[in-house]
Amino acid sequence: MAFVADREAAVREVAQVYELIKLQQPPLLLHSQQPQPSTTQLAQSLLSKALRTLNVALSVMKQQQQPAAPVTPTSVKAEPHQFSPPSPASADSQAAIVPSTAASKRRQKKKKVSSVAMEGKKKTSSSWATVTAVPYDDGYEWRKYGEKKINGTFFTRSYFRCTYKDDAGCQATKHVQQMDNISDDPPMFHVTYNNDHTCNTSAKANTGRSSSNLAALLAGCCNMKQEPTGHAAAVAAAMNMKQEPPPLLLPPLVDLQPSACFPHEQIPQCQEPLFPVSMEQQFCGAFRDDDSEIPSATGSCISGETSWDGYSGDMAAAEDDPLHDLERFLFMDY
DNA sequence: GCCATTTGACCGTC
DNA sequence: GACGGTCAAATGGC
Repeated sequence: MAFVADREAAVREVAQVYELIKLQQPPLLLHSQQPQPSTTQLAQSLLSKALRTLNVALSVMKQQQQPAAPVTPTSVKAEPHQFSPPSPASADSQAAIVPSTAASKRRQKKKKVSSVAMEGKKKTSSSWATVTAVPYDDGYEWRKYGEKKINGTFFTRSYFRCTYKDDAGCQATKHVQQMDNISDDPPMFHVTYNNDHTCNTSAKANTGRSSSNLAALLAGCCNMKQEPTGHAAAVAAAMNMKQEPPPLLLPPLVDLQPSACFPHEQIPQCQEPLFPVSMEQQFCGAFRDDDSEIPSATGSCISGETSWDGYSGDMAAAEDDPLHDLERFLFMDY
């Protein structure tokens, strides 16, 4: 259809502009490390907004264009855990616990919860992965619950669960693994999400104690205790630059949109430029119970977005009125 | 004192 | 038995 052809052409055009702007941003940021005239700030601001806007535009267009196919060929290998809905813990298993010593009590409790946890793991519904330079601040609050050295990897893997697991029973978890190519600047992280958020708390992610969560996440995934890199240190410094949560929830743009992490007014000085930013963040496929891969319709790979249920409603809204969404995004103050 | 992180241990799967 | 994922006591920061 001509309509489809036009849309594809439009997508190509937008993508081209996106790449152009992306290429122009690094030198601008390099200059920004010196005292800058207001025009440079303005240019940065415009570039940042333009990138965001194009990003959103690409997402919307890709969603409407290719609802059933991965968008980019460079998909990260997904980790297709096969999950099913969790079952409630057995009541009599709890009653069977007869604690004797603290150690045995702990062991017995562990035994119980572990089996429940494994059961839940097997039965959960979705898993998807992404590669990003900034694995923190994806719009949700996470609490670290473990760290593990994984075979064949140089860095440890950090495990996080939704902060509201206890309060809201949210089963969402994720683990962050720094990729081994140490020479990369910025370092890249493989983030795997398991389960959808059911807590609907994304909007308050950037408030209060979440900063410590983010700091912990960063410390864990960057292994800052062992070898704080300049990039990691800079990002850590930026952790204190808390922003107000964006009024419009969109899929994580952090690896694509440095302004989401470092608003142009707040870009840390004396650090390597973060650009060009990675285009590698991919939607890697959520897996349903029937093994069918959920199409990337809810997330554009070309835009570097990862889609998840926490955002699906907003993206659906954007689908309904993409132009209106773009306007809101364009004229939004970051 | 509260809360999040750290860390060693445990569990299920392969 | 190795491995990945999770738990919870211990610890530290606020």
